[in-house]
Amino acid sequence: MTQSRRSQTRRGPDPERYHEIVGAAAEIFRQKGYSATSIQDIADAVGILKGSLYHYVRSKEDFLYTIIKDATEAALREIQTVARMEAGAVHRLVAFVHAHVRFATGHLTAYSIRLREMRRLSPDRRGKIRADGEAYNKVMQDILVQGQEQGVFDAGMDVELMTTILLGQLNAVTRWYREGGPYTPEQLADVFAGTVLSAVVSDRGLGGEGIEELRRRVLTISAGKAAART
Amino acid sequence: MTQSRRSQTRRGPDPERYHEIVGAAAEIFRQKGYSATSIQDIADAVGILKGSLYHYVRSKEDFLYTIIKDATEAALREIQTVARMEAGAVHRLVAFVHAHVRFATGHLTAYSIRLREMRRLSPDRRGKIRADGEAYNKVMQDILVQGQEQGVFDAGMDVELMTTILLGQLNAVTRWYREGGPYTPEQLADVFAGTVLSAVVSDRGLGGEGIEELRRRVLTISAGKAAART
Amino acid sequence: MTQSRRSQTRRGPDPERYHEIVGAAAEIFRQKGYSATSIQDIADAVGILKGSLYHYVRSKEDFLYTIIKDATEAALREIQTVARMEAGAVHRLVAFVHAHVRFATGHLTAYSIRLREMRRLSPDRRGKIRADGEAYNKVMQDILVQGQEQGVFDAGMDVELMTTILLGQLNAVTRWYREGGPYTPEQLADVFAGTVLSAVVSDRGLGGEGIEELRRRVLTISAGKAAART
Amino acid sequence: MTQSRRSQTRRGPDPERYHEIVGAAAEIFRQKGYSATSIQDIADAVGILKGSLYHYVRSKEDFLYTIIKDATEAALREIQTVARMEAGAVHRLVAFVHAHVRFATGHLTAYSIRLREMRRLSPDRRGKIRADGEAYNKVMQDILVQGQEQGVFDAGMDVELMTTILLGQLNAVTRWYREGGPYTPEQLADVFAGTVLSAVVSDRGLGGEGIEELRRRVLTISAGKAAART
DNA sequence: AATGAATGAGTTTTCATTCAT
DNA sequence: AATGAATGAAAACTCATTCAT
Repeated sequence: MTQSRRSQTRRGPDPERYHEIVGAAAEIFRQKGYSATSIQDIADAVGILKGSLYHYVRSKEDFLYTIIKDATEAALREIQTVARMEAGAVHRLVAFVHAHVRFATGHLTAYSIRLREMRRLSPDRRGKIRADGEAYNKVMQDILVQGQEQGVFDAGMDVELMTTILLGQLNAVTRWYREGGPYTPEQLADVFAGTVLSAVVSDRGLGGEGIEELRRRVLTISAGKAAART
Repeated sequence: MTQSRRSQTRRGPDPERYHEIVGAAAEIFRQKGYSATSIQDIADAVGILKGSLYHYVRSKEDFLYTIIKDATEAALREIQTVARMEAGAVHRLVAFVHAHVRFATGHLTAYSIRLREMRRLSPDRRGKIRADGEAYNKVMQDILVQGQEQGVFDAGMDVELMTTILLGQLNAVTRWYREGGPYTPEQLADVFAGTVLSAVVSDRGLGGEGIEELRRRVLTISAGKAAART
Repeated sequence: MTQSRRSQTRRGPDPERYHEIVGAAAEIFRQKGYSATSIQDIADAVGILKGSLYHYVRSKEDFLYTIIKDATEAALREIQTVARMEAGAVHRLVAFVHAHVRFATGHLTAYSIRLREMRRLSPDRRGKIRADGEAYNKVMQDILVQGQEQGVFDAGMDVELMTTILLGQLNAVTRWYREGGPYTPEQLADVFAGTVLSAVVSDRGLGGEGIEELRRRVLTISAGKAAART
Repeated sequence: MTQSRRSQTRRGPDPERYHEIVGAAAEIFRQKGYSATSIQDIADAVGILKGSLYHYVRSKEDFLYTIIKDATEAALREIQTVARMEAGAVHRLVAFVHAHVRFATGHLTAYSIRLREMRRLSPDRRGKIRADGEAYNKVMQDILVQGQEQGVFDAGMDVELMTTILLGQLNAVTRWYREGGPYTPEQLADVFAGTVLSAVVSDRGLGGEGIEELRRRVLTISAGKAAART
C-alpha cells in the first residue's frame, strides 16, 4: 500500500501519525497548490524535519496520490448508495445532488485536490484512479437515462453532455464553499437540486405543476431524505 | 492594455515577437500549470535562451499578469455589450450565456489561466484585476435582478448565490472543451442557455408554455442573436 | 554530443572551459572515486557554484560518461595504429605493449576511471562504450593468433584467456604508476614487453636463443620503435 | 580476529547472525561498491531495519574494516605456508601462484573488496592492515630473490618492480573470475603459474629445455602440490 | 535484538534572475 | 535583441546515525 516505504520498514504502527501528516499535506496542497507546495512546507506544518517525512512516503507525489485516491474511493463509496437506491429518477437525482454536495463540502480539502491536481499524478497512477472517477459519473448518467425512460426527463437532452455540465456545476462548489460560510451544505444542496432538476425535467416530469412548484417539491424530497437519514 | 504596459518595460520594436512569446507562455501555463512551468520551458518553446526572456518581461509573474489581465479585460469588454443591451431579462441572459461561452472557448488558453492561476499573482496585482472580475459578475447579477423585477425569474431565488452557481457552471466548460471536439461553441452555448434559463425562470417566465418549450424558445433567441451578429 | 545541454543552450562557445571542468571532475573522480565525489567537490575545484555546473552537463553521470567515452575512444584510436601495423607477431606485440603503457600512463586519470568506474554508468551508456572496449581487446587477441599461426607463440595457449590475463596485467599499472616516479613509461613498457612476450612465446619463437636473449631482443625492438617514432 | 573485535562491540549471543550480516554487506559492497552502498541496502538484504544494524556494528565503515581485515589476515595466513615451505624457488613460486589464485577465487567477494576499497578506510585502520599486506608481498619478493640467488631466475630483473607487476597480474583475476565459469581455479592457477614463471626464469632456470617444457614442468609441480594436498 | 521514528547534514538537481559581451 | 556564463536560493530526496520503547 501507499503508506509503507519498504514492506520491512513499516508494518502497521501508528497509522494515526501517518493520517495526521497526510492531512497536513492535503491542507497545504489545497491552499497553495501541489506544485507550489514544498516538502519543507509540509514538514513545518507537522513540526518535523523535511527528511523525516520520507519515513512515511517515498516521494512528494505519494502524498498527492494517497489524498486523491482516498478521496476518489470515498466519494464513489458514498455515491454507490444512490446508485443502489430503488426510487424514481427525480428522487434519485435529488439524492445524488445531496450526496455529492455533502461529500464535496464535508471533504472539501481532499475533494478540491482531487479535482484540481489530478494532472500532477504520473499517468500510471492517474490511470488507476480514472476507473473510479468514471464509475462516479456513470451513476449520474444512469439516473438521467432512467429519467428519460420514465418520461420525467427531457427526451431530447444529450445525456453525456448534460452529465458533464451538471457535474461541472456541482464541482464548482469547491471553489467558493467555506465551512462557517453563509450557507450550510444542506441549504446549498437544496438550491443545487433545484437547478439540476430544472435543467433536465420534461414537461411530463413537471406534471402540470409549474416550475416553482418543482423546486418546492425538491425541498420536500430533500427533507424526506434528511429525515430518513436521521 | 498590453501595449501600454509593455511600453513601460521596453521601448524597442517588435511587439509581434512579444505577443508570440506571451502566447507561448500562456499555452504552457495552461498545459502544465503556472507553478510547474519553468522559464526554461517557455524559452524552449520560443527557441530562445531563458536569459533572453528578460528582455520582454521583468519576472515570470509578469507573463502571468499580462495573460490574466488581458483576458479579464477582454472578457469584460465582450460582456459589456450584453450589459448595455436593451432587452428583456430572458433575452439578455441568453445573450450573456452566448457571449460567455463564445469568449471562454475562443480564448480557452488565456481564460483557463485566468480562472485557475489568479492565486499566483501578488495580492497587489490580484487587486488590480478583481474589480474587472466583479464587474463581470455584476452583469449577470443585474440581469437576474431585472428578471425578478419583470417577474420572469423566480422571485424567491438568492441572486448572489445563483450568480455564483451559474457562473461556476459556465466556467467549468474550460475544463473539458477542446477545439475540434464534438460540439461547437454555439451548440454548447445553446445547451447552457437552456440549463441557465431553466434554473432561474419563474412560472410567469414560462408563460403557460412547458419547460421544453422554454428550451426551444431559447434556441430561437440564440438564432436571432447569431443572425443579428452575422 | 555530450557537451551540449540543450541544443539551443550551447552551440560552440568556450569548449576550453568545458574541457577544464571535465578535467577537474576527472581528477577528483580518480582521487576519491566517482560515488564518493560530490558535485560540490567539482564545483569547489573549478571555483564555481555547484548549480553552475549544470550549465555544462545535465547530470553528474554526464561527467563520467564524457571522461570514459573520450578515454575509450582515444585508447582505441592509438591502438589502431598497432592493429594496422605490418610486421611479425613479436614486433606487433611489443608495439602493443608500448602503445598501451604509453597511453595508460599518459592519460592516467581518464584511463584509471575508465577501468574502475564503468559500472557506474547506466546500462545504456555502458553499452555504447562496450563495442570500443571489445575492439581494443580484439587487437591483442589477433596478434596472439597471428603469432600462433607464425609458430612464434605457443600453439597450446588459450588465446582468449591469455588476452584477458595479459591485459589485466597491463592495466594494473594504473594502480601504482605515478608521474615522476622511479620509472619512466618507456622503462615500464620495456619490462612489460618482456613479461608479456615470455608468457606467450614458443620454442620456435625463442629461435634457439635463451629467454634472457629474448628479453634483450625485445629491448632492441622497443628502441627501434622509439627511434622510429622520434 | 573478528571474534575479538566483535566482543568489544557486543557481548550478546549469535555470532552466526553477525557473520551472516557481514557476509551480506560484503556481497553488496562488491556488487555496488562501498560508497554506493547504503546501510539500507544491507538492512534490506538481511531483512532487518537499518537502525537494527547498529546492534552489530558502530558504523558503516566497521563492516568494511571487518571484511578487509579478515580477508587480509586470512590471505596472509594461507600464504605463510608457502613462505615456510622448504623447496626451490621454482617450486615455491608455483606454490605461491596456486595459493594466491585459490584464495582470491575462493574468497572472491572479500578479496575483491580488499583490493578495491582499502582507500575508504580511515588512515588509522588502513595503517593497521598495511603491515599484513606488505608481509604478503614480501613472500613473493623473497621467492624472487631466492630464485636469483639460485640462478634460476633472471639476475637482471628488478625484484620489487616485478613483484608489483606479477601481483597486479594475479590480482586482476578478481575482475573477471566467476564461480561456475569456464575455468576452475586450479586451471587458472596453472596458466598463471606459466606466465609468472616465464616472466622471471633465467636461461639456467630453463635448464636447456625450451620454454614450452618449462610450462609443462610447472603443471607437474602443480599436480604434485594438488596430490600432496589431497 | 529489533523496531520505528526522528535527526541533521548532505546529496543531486532545478530555477528565477543577473549581467558582461 | 540575444547569448552564455554565472549566481544564490531552494527544491526533492538520501543517508548514516541515534534513541526511546
